[in-house]
Amino acid sequence: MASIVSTPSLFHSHFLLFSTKPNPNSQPKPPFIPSPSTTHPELKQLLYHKSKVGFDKLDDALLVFDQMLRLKSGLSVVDFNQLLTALVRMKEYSVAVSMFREMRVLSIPVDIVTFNTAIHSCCHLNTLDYAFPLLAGIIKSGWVPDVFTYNTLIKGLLSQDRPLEAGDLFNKLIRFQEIQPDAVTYNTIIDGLCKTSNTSMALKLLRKMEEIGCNPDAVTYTSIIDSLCKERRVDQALVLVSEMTDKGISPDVITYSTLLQGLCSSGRWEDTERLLTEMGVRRIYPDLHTYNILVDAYCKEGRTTHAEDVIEIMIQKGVPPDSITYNALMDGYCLTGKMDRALEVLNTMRSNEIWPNYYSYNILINGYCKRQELDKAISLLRQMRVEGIKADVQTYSTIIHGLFQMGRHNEVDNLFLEMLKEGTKPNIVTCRILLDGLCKNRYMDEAISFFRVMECKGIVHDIQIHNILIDGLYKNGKLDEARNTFDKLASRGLQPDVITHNIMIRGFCQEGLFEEAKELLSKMETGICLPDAVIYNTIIRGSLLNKRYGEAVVLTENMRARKFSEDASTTSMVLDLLSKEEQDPSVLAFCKWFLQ
DNA sequence: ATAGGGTTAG
Repeated sequence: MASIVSTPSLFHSHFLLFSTKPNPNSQPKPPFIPSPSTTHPELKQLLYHKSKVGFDKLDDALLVFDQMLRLKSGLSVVDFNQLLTALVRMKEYSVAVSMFREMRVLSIPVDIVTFNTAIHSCCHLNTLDYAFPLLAGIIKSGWVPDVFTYNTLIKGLLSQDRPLEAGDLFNKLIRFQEIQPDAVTYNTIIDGLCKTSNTSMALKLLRKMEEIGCNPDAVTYTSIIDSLCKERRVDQALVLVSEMTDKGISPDVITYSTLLQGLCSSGRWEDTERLLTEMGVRRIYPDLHTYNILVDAYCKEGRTTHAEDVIEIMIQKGVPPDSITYNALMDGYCLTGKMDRALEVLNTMRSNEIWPNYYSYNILINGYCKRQELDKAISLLRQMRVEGIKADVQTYSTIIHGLFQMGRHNEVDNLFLEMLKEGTKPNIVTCRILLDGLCKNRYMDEAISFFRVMECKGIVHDIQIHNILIDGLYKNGKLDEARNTFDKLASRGLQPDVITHNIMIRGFCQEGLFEEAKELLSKMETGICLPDAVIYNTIIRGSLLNKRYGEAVVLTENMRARKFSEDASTTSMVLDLLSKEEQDPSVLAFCKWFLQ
């Protein structure tokens, strides 16, 4: 009998097909049973509760939906909205969308909240294709899109990496006065600006909010504080914290966590301690996020013992660690070369019923690859398969990278094919690894044809991968093709970076085209892509290679004037010259001048 | 009953 209640009704079993969440191999909880005699008030109370916390199991939500369809007449649109909200809480977005569709088919009354919840769910799927038709659906049904609708859509566009369209929508709303944007609207746009490295524009919009009387809140400030921290402008972030406090906007646990992350990643450990004390005084208690930030920060510093201490405190304080906590810890042990300890963490996780995910395995695989223990990395990949955890692009990319570095390039082909067969698409990083591996192992023809294929698919529109190709072409003596690729960058809309320039300057010098190298350097000196120490060293070595000792002096002076200095390979080249050509007085003079 | 900010590698 128990099997009947724990099985979803046949009618709604198709929702399960759309469930985005993997079925965890955890112990089943006792099933929730809405008995046919459940009364309206009982059901309504249950829905109210579940809309706050979500159902324990998806099946329970489906059974409730069944029950609601039977009791339809006595239920209101609010009850159905609460069910959809519960699904959103459970991150079962595709189920929510399917259920919304079902409701429409069955002519169950909906309102603007139902539509907004459905749009919100669509925005969390990997496409917005259904979100905008729903906007049209609102109008067709005689409702008016409200500020929730637009805020949801703007956020959806931003999370699908479509910031321009998000900005357009925002501007349109203001221009045509469709709705009055509220603080949430501004906060969403401000966060979008921050995450596209437009922090100064975000700050301007914050001032605009104040100007028009749409008061910024803790969320507004936290977005900008986070952005400043990530740009390593922690002191400016701290200024904003005092500004918000002065205005009576209290920093909350998220603001503090954001700052904590900023302080930790710039190594300001004393300030971190002070901040944690301040949180205690203000009775703002660290949550799971906060602790995870701390654990991760300690691990990245190699202080795994401190990380273990934090985990101990978490457990004591009733904030149990999750997979992110343990993954961070495993990464810490990998970083410090303690692979055995890292594997132990995997077992600790299992015994605490926190199931390792692909991420956990990727950390271990990366650890083994770095230690050049490729066979262990590969056996973990097999273990993933046994446990039913799907490897992702990163899993494969890491191992392919490791194989190339170990000179095991003949195994790469099979692994790459295996990846494609599993339906895992290579990304730009995979392409960089493959192209670099082919070039470094002198498979230039394969490298070029691989590049062409990637070019056709439009996934190599990136300066870094061009750098790899140009470098490979030079190192394999294909000088004309290297220059050709460089010359074509602009027409492809790509901006050469310092690395491109370094490769080209080195190439020109090796070809004896010293004038061209110099021209490229002076272009850089007047442009936006300023030469760094590496560039100067490259061209100084190039000048020596071309026996242009006078120019070597000028270049060295230029470099030193910019507070850069010679590197080991330039110095050893000079020492080499000194020992070989001591009979030539101009060489001797240069070497002595350089080394003094 | 619906919208916005913080944590994970190659």
